Amino acid sequence: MIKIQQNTLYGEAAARIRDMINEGLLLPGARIPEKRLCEQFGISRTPLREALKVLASEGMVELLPNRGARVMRLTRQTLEETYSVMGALEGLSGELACRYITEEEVADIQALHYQMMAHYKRKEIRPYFEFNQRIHDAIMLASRNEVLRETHSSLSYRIQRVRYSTNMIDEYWKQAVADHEAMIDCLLDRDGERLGNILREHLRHKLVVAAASGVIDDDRAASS
Amino acid sequence: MIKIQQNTLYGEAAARIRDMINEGLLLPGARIPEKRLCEQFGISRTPLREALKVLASEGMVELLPNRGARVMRLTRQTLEETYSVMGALEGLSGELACRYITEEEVADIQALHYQMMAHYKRKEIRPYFEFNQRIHDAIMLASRNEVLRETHSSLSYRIQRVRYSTNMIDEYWKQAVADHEAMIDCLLDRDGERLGNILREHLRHKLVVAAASGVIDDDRAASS
DNA sequence: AAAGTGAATTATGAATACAAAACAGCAAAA
DNA sequence: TTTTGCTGTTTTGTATTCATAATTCACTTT
Repeated sequence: MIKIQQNTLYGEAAARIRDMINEGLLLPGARIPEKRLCEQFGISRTPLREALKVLASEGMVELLPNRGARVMRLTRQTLEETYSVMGALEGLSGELACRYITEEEVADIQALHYQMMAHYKRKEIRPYFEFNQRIHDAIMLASRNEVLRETHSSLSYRIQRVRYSTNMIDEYWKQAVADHEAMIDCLLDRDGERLGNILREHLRHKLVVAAASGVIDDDRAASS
Repeated sequence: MIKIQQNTLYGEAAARIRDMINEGLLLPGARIPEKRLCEQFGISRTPLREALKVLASEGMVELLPNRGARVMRLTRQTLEETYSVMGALEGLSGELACRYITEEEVADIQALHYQMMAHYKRKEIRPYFEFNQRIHDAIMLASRNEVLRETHSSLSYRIQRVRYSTNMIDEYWKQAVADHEAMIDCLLDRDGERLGNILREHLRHKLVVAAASGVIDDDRAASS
């Protein structure tokens, strides 16, 4: 939620730790080694501790008084809950976008859609996801609701570490593409109610392809 | 979003500053006087600065590098946007609550509703709002989605400073009460779709009675 | 009178020091 | 062998100090 202060040491430190978490260099449940990170970043403990407060507020780490900070575990249940909330937020973004979007914006989203479809046909999953994300970002921007965008972004950031199976299930992918085609139609028709419904359901399928990496099943969480 | 660490100085300081903001002792747009607050709280600058990082992440203050912190202004537009997002979240909570709620929980909400109605009949607005809030909290709890509850709570906290006209418009109040009666019916019927729709629209009316105190009209924001 | 410049003062960000809590290892007692 | 207590070390939270940036004030120039 906080704008990242990239010209402050604590802001830079927070960004680096965030990256380390998302790249798996700091594992879920692992203690944050303050001293080592200070040496690694070449800074004193003060901005590093401030960075940890920021990261705690983002839900990336949890602070345990007198015991330091740990990387927040992401359970499959939390992921489900997060997708559910994000679905509601994206549903709202779709309704609002149909109310405020301009012709230029619709055309831009269409272009992004065609680019995404090209990658779909070529089975290029990474660029597919990138264009997919850009479409969703554009819809969110067209909603003209900054609080909505920030709230959604905050949740999205928290699950960024989730990896998706690169051996995607064709069924999922086909459903996702069908959703996107319907989304374009709704934008063209300015059918906010229908777009809202599609977006509310759209994320449900994503859980199927969330790979075990980065996510802890509830069974495993209980046993440790 | 961060769990308040009440047994740490920074946590205590954050809570105090938050209260001061919500009580109008620190005004929107006002500079946070670090030195004075340290003297007032009897602590050093370190935990106070850490507290400010926490508050920035909550959206209560904004941090300006080398210029200190300011209390975040709350514009009417931001309030509208926040209500819109909260409406979507409460809509989801209603849908989920109808899926998971127990008979005991429904009965408890009914009891809260009767207590709220008693205060409505007596025109006692403050206790009315308190029971109103407890009903919404209970529905949110029945949703069994912790991410949803925390996200909603985080937004709710940010607008806590908003004061509502004590000279409430009868029309608004009557509509709110009608909504609540319909909500109880939906819970009894486990009609999640209808409850979700009611809750999505429910907050829209609240904007009408938001008093000028604590909120800056966009015209005023532009002139300063 | 208004604008510009330089010095002094204040505020801010970060580094360092200090005190307390937690942890790890070892020895003694049960 | 297991448990408890003690000691030393490490980590954590906070206070203090230092360096830098921003602001204010006073004086000079236009």
